[in-house]
Amino acid sequence: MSENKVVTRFAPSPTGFPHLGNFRTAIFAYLFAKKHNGSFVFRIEDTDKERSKKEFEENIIEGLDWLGLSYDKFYRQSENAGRHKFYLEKMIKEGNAYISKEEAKDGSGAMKELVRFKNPNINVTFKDEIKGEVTMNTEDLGDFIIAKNLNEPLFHLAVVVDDFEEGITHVIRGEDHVSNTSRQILIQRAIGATTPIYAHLPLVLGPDKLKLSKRRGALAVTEYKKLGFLPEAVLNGATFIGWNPGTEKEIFSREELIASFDLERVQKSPAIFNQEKLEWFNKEHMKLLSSGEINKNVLEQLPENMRNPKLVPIIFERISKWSDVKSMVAKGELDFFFKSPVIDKAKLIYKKTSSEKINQNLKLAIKALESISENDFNTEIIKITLMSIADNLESRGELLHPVRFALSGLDKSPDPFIIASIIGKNETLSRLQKAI
RNA sequence: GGCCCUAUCGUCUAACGGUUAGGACAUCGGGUUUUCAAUCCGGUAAUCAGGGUUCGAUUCCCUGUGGGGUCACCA
Repeated sequence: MSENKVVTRFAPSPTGFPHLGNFRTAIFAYLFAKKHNGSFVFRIEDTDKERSKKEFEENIIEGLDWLGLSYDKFYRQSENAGRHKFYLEKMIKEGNAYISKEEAKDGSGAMKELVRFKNPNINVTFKDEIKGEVTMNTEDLGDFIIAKNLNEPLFHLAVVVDDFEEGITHVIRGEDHVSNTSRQILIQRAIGATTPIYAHLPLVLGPDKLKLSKRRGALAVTEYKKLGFLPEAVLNGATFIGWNPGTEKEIFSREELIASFDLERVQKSPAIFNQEKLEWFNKEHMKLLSSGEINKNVLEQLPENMRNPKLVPIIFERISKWSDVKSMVAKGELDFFFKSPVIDKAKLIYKKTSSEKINQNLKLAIKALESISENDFNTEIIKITLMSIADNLESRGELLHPVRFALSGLDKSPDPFIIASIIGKNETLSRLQKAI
């Protein structure tokens, strides 16, 4: 039982802020491990001392935490220098690798010792869970370099040794690694390691159809956190890039994702990332939240003096992520709830209705509204009251439009009933009066 | 350019030889109490091309073309 246990890993190098494409790889590896009751290993590949930075490592961890991709084991590759050296020496001793004295590539002209792999120049075939059987000739690889010296292993060696020592059963990684696989299998054979099952995921492309990259505007995953996306929505949305459950259901919880995920339904060709669809996923997940959570989140985004719970439903149906609340505030779309708007007289007119008629309707509205008691001044009653007048008019807009505009001063706004109920009877009457 | 992978609406995709080629996002139109939003209903929109195999190809094979990846003392 335990010997069949699935072990997957996510092995990023801390040389940048990973984007959604990078994290989707982690998500698939995580989902697959959880689905099979296996374990998920998180390994920081920091053998490149120059480019590895602590801040990047922290960012990766933050992203993993945020998405809830809990790992069973964490370590840094640099901490395994001992085992890397062990296998390096073993390979040299057995003739599978050798130390080569060559001129340093940095242009200094100095001579330097490197460790090169003794390439047997053969065809390597491996079965990929997604791509099927892949065969590559290793001849043109030459005797590739596997370490700068005995204490500084390079990628191919370090990956093979660590995957082997950690008992990784499934290497789930980006398609950009397929061409590395033949080298790594060669090393595996040389050190006597088993070859894991490979699953090379098609890449996530940007709108420019090129591999997603920060340079071309891809957001770091932690930016989605800052923008107020829901982690479960991003998890859901990212999983649907290049994978589908084969049914028409699209909104999945983490548990449902784990239960449904499989490698067989992973797409073979690259997918272009669609931000709009991700926002849709987010909105759908937001709708699943309790009203308490919605209240809390919306209110949090509002400046303290604007934190009126009555505003929440109005705001909520207009946003697809929490930070949209701040945009609404910044654009002044909520200002009329707090201060009397400046009215553009001409815009009070509804279609071709005369200004006299508008004036008269406004007066009618005031009169009707005045009759509602302070206590009954709620959306429902205001609506019934106003509608009973509007229904007797040639068109309802003759009344509803000027009232709404008088209250908001905006071309686009929520309906007049709800605005009136929120700003209260006095303020409503005063704004209508002012408009007249 | 060599090598590897790949090809269904604008985008993400369903179909595992027989469907009016389905869904979602986006878009367009309409309803829903005036505008916006939300919601409901409806529309436009795809099998890269050419050869095979087959009674029948989106589906299998070949070629072409397109797209992606990769060719470091990075990972």
